[in-house]
Amino acid sequence: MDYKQTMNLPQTSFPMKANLSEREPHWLEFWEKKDVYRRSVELNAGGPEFILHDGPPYANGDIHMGTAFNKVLKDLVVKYKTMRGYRAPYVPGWDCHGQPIEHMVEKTLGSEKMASTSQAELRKLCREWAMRFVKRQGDEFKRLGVRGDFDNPYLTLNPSYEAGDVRVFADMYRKGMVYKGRKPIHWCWSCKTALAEAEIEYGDETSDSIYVKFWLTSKPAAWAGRPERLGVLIWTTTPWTLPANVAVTLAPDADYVAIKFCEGEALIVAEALVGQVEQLGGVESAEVLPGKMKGSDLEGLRYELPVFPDRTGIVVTGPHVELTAGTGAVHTAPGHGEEDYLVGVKHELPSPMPVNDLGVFTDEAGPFAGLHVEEANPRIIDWLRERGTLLWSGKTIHSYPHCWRCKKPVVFRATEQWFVSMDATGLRRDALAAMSEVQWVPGWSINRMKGMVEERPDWCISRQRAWGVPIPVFECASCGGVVANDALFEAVERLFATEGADAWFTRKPSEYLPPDLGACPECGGELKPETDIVDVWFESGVSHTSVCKTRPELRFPADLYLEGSDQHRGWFQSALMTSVGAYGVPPYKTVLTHGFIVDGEGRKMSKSIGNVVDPMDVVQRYGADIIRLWVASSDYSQDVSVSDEILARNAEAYRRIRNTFRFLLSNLFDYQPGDAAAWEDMRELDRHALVTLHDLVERVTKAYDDWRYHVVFHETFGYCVTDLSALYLDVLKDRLYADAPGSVSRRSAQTVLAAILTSLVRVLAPVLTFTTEEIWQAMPEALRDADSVQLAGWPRVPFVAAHADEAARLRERYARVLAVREQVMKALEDARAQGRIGKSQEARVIVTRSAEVLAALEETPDLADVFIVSEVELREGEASVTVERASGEKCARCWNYRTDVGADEDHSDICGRCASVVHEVGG
RNA sequence: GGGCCCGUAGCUCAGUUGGUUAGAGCGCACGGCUGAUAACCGUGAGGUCAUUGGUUCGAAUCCAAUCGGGCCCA
Repeated sequence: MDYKQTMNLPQTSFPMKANLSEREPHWLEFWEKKDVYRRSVELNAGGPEFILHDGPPYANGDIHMGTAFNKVLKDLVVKYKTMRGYRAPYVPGWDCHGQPIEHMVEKTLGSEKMASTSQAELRKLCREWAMRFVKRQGDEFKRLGVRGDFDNPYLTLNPSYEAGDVRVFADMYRKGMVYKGRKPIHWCWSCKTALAEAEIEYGDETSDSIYVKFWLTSKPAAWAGRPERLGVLIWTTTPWTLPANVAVTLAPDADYVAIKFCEGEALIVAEALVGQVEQLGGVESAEVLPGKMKGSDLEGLRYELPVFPDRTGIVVTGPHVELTAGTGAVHTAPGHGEEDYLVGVKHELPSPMPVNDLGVFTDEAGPFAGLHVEEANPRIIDWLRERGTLLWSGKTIHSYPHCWRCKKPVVFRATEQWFVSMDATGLRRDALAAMSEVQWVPGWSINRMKGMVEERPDWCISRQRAWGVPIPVFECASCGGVVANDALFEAVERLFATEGADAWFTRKPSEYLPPDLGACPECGGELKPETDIVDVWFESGVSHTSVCKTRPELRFPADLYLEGSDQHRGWFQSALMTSVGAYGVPPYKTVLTHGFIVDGEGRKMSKSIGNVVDPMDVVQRYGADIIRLWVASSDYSQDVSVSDEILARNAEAYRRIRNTFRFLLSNLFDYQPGDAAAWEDMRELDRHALVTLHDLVERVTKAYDDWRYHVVFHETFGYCVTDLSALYLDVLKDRLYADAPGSVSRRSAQTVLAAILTSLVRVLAPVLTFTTEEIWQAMPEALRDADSVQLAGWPRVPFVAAHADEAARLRERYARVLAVREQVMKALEDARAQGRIGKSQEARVIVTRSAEVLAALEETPDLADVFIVSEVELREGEASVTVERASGEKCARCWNYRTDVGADEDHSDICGRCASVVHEVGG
């Protein structure tokens, strides 16, 4: 007889092969149809809420591994919180304004067409461009399984969002944090426009190279008694910036000496550069005066300005001075360079700007007024030579910035800009204080944040671009004063809220300002709208207002901001500044940062190295769940590696998990909740398995709560492999397959399998979002208590909590039993190697142990089952395991060796247990 | 150059306040099973804990330097 027909072999339609890339889109449709996002929020309408506020990616280009990682991590958080009973809405957002999009549109148009395009038209094209990528990236995020309100995301170009920009700006302006100042930016005098970094092309340029003497007005200590006239020697390649000179910057820790090139004068240079300076044309060697001084000790000295000898400049120190070229003394014109500007801010230096929009010197340039900077260079050099302040001049070739459009060299030029002051109202102090109220994950994150906020200069929030939200203030056409007050801000906010910021560029102030506000309060002059737009970081920063405070399903402050570690300088900071500035409190309760995505060698991804991994490509090859598993398996507190091998490993782990689920499902094909066994009726191994499951769920829950997803992965994967596959499920096969279908012993096992299945599927649902849904839908209907696993809530493992004492005893005893099991396995392997047995059921094992261990073994029922052998004998003595051939004969049905094979008259080739089962099922 | 951070088996991760031969799973090798079968089970081999130098009776763990890597500045 073919006994196979009488056994309860596993049955399932759940396929072993996942075929994720084909099947996943089906589940996306399923969730769409079931309206799972909306229901996931409504489900917990009365519960506590958890607001993860999405940081908006830039709406340009496709997503990369970093954005994919970030969005999946967020999805893990939101789905976990939902399953734990939190109302956890997720509103994805996009950063839609800014120079890169504007630049792309300009490039697409070409410079000719660009010139004839109005600002309103350009903005329309930018909007279309941004919307295209919002759609594209949104589809990509959804494909990764990210759940959220993708039909109604927040966009920084939405009118309601733009109104929020005004609200926060007005708040900060009113408090006195916003001021107008000057800052150098890249300027193209040919195109008469400011240029962003991305609009700069670097290329070789031949420039003048000159060494100039700045005569000191007093002698520093080391050379106080010397008869020579003392000067500081500087080197520059931009003579035209000398009219704007106000200071000389030295390296604070470097040694400076005075060298004598000719009688009666000595020049101070860094000691380390004496050799280089000496090699200047015509100078073989020079006498170095005795004595030297640190840069910091020279601070405060004054010198005659080279172009305005009747005025003086000051010697300061700065961190940017390098001792690799030049003289170690840097000519400093705060209006003409970023570093010069920062030094200027630090030392409160004036910032003269004698160059106008066309690159022509103004009257401020004294003797050079009216000259273009390019023609001024030789004139300035001659001028210096005539006055004996030029030591040397020549030419040099170096990399220099050029305008991407007209290819002409650009200048660095200070222009009027809007700033948020870090200190005028104590914003820096308040932000630092607010920071300590926030939970930073990982903990060191606050150090980085603090360091940056402590050091950062005032925040320049204006940009001379077209695609953005205007700085919402006016200028008087006649007196030139800034006109801004609450009534005007309100009117502008209303305008933006109803028509969007575009109206600023298409409408006249008289059309939207109340009649009594339409003129300058000082002189009655006409109001002109400010043409600068606001820094995009300001825009995205105020999402706490434009989104969290505005959308009814969200709230301020958010519970969590979760972004890559680059956002310490970006969004985390701009959000903090605007929130503390406007409201005095941080916009987030917790900030979680993750590292960057690098390749298998820990190197950053770049096209030129060719190590870029594209998430959509991985989705095609492996499936989104593999990406999600990779995200969950990685420790994001450091940089995260991806490579073919890593993805392949994750795909293998996935298969393992999937097969475990398949086994669980296939052995529950005939199980209904009504079949559940009571704790008292369960086999002890089954009770122990429930304890193990209970402990796993506890550990995993803690890991989720601690934001440690890689622990979730390792715990669950280890559980599938070690606790289930290698032990419990393997042991269970005999009972599941061979015992009577409705027997208590089999139902006991199935009760536990059902608990494992329904718990494990929930615990993994945030991670393997597609696969767990597939499992959920493949489960016996009666085990499903929700339409979607996403709505199923968190697992509750039955019985264990109510039997805590027994659970503790089982943990302890089984730890011993399983240690012995390991020894038994080794002994079986030896016997196998000697050819004495094949499968373990062919064996009978004799376990010898000390009395203490023996007691634990004797107390444990079904030991032979646990060891998967046909017979176990226990003896007291020195620890050993002996393997013999099992006695009796092989049962043709269950393949165990039994002495009662043949006892049944009808079935002479099977054991007693099997015979009774066969009779029962009518075989 | 500066700030923050990282460097444990081929891969992903554990290694509690420094304390016995540094762990797990995967992968790999070998074997078993053929009633989870393009599955499943078992055994085994893999590590100068980046390097060097200190502190200590004792360091993967503490300190310093070096090398390599990342982010952000300059």
